[in-house]
Amino acid sequence: MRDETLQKKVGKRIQEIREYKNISQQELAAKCNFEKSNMSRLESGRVNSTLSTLNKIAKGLEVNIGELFRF
Amino acid sequence: MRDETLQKKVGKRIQEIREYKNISQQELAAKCNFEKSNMSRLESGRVNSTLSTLNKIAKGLEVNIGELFRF
DNA sequence: TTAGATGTTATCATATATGATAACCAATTA
DNA sequence: TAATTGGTTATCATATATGATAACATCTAA
Repeated sequence: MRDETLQKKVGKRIQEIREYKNISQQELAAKCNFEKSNMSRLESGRVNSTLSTLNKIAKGLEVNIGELFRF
Repeated sequence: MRDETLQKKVGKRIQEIREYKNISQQELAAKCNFEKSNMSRLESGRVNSTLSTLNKIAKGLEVNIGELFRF
């Protein structure tokens, strides 16, 4: 059972921080060592991410992982 | 690639909140609609949980999901 | 004893996240 | 024009999270 709402909220939050930091999906994806297509999927809230993926993104964005849950 | 450290930190945090609320793993698991064995696995940090699982636990504990990342 | 509650660990089937590739669109730049 | 940049979507193979079951160990209470 997924919670599409939470997925979308986290995705929006990632996008928000990424845009604030003025980097592209591609740049962020590179920092996380995966492809831009996966970043798009994540930001659009189409996946039920795991802790490790969220951690990579937090590190790529240089924020604490808790920041991804400040809606 | 998992981050065992993060998994363990989140697991400890779940346990911390659960014990503060004075409920058993079994009770919490019931609120989350899964078995106590899975709660044990989660608290011990042996899994790379997904957003939906973390969300169920946060709801079971009656806390905001961000609380699970306050280390 | 016995029973119940609490927690741990192993194992299994199934569902799905991840990582990669490719095709595509729109806007910008040479 | 053509090339580049930023983003989206579909699809695939592989790895693994989830949910369930069962067996087990402690501890406490009847």
